[in-house]
Amino acid sequence: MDKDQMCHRVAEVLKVLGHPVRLQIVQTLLTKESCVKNLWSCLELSQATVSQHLSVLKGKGIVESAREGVAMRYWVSDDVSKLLIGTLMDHFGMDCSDAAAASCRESKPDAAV
Amino acid sequence: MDKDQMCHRVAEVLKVLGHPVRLQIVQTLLTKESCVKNLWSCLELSQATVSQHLSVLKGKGIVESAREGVAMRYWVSDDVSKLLIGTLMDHFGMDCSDAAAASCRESKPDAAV
DNA sequence: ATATAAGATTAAGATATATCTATATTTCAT
DNA sequence: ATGAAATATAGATATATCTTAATCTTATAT
Repeated sequence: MDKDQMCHRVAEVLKVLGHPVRLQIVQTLLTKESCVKNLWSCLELSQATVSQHLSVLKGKGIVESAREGVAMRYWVSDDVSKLLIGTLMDHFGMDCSDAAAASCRESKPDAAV
Repeated sequence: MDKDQMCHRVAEVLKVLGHPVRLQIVQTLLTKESCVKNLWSCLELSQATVSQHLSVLKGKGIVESAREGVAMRYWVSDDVSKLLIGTLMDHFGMDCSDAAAASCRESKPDAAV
């Protein structure tokens, strides 16, 4: 991968993370792998919206997914994203997701997840 | 600044940096403060394009500028951007700008290559 | 085996943003 | 005044985003 490709890839990742909903989704997933239902109910968004954003994230290789019964489990698979968000969390104590994560963390694992 | 605002601000910065041209501009400016002419001639872009991207960056508080005789000097003023790009450069040795910077680094401000 | 429900994805359409090209307009030094 | 540098504006095109509705997948109850 040459410099120009690298630059475009980095810009791509930054752009994808540069949306409040996707940022929250990725941050939440970094804290804890999660199914779609958990995400949209925790973040108070529509199912379609979350699914579409997940589709964008998956299309860019930021997240991966696997079926878990009726649900779909998602996790962050991209190292650049982990690095960037980790850096932000370290430096600012930023956590866009923790309120949501807290309210969902104890939701039934077998129903969801 | 509450959590939601923080999340939106971080997303905003990520989004603004999430464009190849702006990423190159900011990275170049981190290496060396520069005038507009230097930027567009080094990065091989049109003057209007660079000016518009600088305008976006300035509007979001990523860069600041000051007149330097006939030229306008720009520099990076946002700590989040410095942190993010610094992190990327540290971790990947990424430097989208160095070829351009090398060819411009010694150019006289008034000659501006 | 079929029907139903829950979770997830996809598609379509409306609205809003971004981006680039080309063309003014402004600012400053001489 | 003139020229060089910088900024601003306008129109065209392309992307993004959200809402609504339809579709698909799997598990479960009958």
